[in-house]
Amino acid sequence: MNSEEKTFLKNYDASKYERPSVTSDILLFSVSDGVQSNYRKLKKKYFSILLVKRNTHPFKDMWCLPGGFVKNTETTEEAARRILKSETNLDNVYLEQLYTFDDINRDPRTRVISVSYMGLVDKNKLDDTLYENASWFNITSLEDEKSIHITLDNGNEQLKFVIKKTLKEKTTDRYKYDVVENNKMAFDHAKVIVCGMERLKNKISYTDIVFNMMGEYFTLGELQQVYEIILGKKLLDPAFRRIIASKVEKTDKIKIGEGHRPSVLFKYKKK
Amino acid sequence: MNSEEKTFLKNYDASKYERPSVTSDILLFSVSDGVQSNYRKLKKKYFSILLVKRNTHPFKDMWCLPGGFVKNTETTEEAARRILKSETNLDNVYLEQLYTFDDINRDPRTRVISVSYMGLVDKNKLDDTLYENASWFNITSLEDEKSIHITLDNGNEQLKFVIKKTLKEKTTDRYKYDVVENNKMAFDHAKVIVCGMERLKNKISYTDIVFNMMGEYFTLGELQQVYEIILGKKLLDPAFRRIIASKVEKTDKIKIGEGHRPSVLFKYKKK
DNA sequence: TGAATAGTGTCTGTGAGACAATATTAT
DNA sequence: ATAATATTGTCTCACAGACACTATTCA
Repeated sequence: MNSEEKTFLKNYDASKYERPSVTSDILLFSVSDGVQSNYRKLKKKYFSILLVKRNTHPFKDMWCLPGGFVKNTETTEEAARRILKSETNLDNVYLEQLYTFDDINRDPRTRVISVSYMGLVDKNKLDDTLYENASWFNITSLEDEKSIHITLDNGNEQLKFVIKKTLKEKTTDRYKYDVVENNKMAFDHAKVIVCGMERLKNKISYTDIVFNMMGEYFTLGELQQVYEIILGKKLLDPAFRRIIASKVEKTDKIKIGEGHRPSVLFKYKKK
Repeated sequence: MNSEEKTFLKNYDASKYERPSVTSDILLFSVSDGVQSNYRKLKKKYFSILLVKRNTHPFKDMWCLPGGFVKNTETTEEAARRILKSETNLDNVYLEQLYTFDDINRDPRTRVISVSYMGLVDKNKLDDTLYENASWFNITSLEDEKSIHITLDNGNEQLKFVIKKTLKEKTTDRYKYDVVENNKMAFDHAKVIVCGMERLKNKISYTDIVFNMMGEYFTLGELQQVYEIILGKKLLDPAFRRIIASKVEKTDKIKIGEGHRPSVLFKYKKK
């Protein structure tokens, strides 16, 4: 018996056939319109996510991300798309793998590893075919030194949680997230939400993924609003227009009737 | 029976108890010294990865990344560290989750989902306790329009593969990798290697992870060499020094005996 | 006319790319 | 002296931040 074989037996034999359950969870982002406080002003925009109310144990009556078990005949992304279709009737959504969450006790029933996906949609393209237990929540996020305070609101119910953020190693940009306060988010989904928000915040500036959240035609003001709610800060108009210029294409359409100067509608321009 | 429950039953019931196997695979990067072709010149550096020769089926006699099954009592990262320890005797390695690979037929035995980790080490800190079936391979990478040609060499054996790279969606930076040619890499590990190389290439410029591959003391020339082999291109000295300046700290040590002007040794400076 | 957004012009400072110049060592 | 790397200086260009200014609409 060689040393390799010895190590193999020593380390793997006892548990070789243990198999965790694997789920695919989807963090679906969109932008919602708020009310128009004044006929001259633009409608306020909100950053929002889709949650599902649990009606079975565990975490009964709490909210969670749409998700479900992965079949052996599908990839985790295929599972995500199947689940999304079944809960929101949405097809052809932009999806990217976010992170694999695997805390040993994240699900009280059994060992469950969750491969999470981040999705972006234009909520307005969605026909109103959400099932009754699914709902869009507007996000309010406040970040200080070490923690992130999130409030989610669907007009009916408010969910709040606080996540503590710690750098995993001094050399990297990876964070460890710990849930400090949480009333109504099931599983470790509060962490998934924060992780996805950070991913989106980063990627919005070096990819074109934001256009997956836009309709076909949009004004640069609307596009800027979306950047601003995702980044959580105001941007300067000329700088924004310079940066975005190469990614959009002017159309001959114009948005009028807004109580102020009309705005040219733009389209996404693939490079 | 409400629509939610109906959907639940329709979609999940049949396969609810299917459980895939889950493995954790580690892509361990380091830098190796080559020969000194001339007493004045610096030693050439190579970018290298650790592979293990398979001595059982499937893929017997091919090479793969160190990896193994995840136990239900450990996270995938804990599994990665346990496996690394058992195969290389390495502790306290920098590790970050890379991606979860889940093609349905990536393992001919059964459905296996692999959560891959990328690790960075200074090969010289490693005592020579690699098991006989593990070996460091130097990487040569050539990239053109649409494909990446990789050659791996451990001084004894050469592995070659070609990966075709296609953008997954027009709005993003995510690629789909297809193995076009491959003689000796087991499973889908050729894809994992390419995926990790791209991740490292990106992150080297906006994090400090490269210092996990360096010894405690190094010259700026050596550090620049490491950047150059990872990025696959020459950098200009003054620009490199400007960028790196805030991350390193001058020491009073000096490297002499090189056939040219001696060089100050630097240390990593945490911010 | 006034309040609001749309859209443009321009100044300034920062920082990367490029190249030049100087310093120091072993043979 | 020479070949090699080490280290610094500086010019220029691109571009982001900042602010000012003009344009246009509806009540």
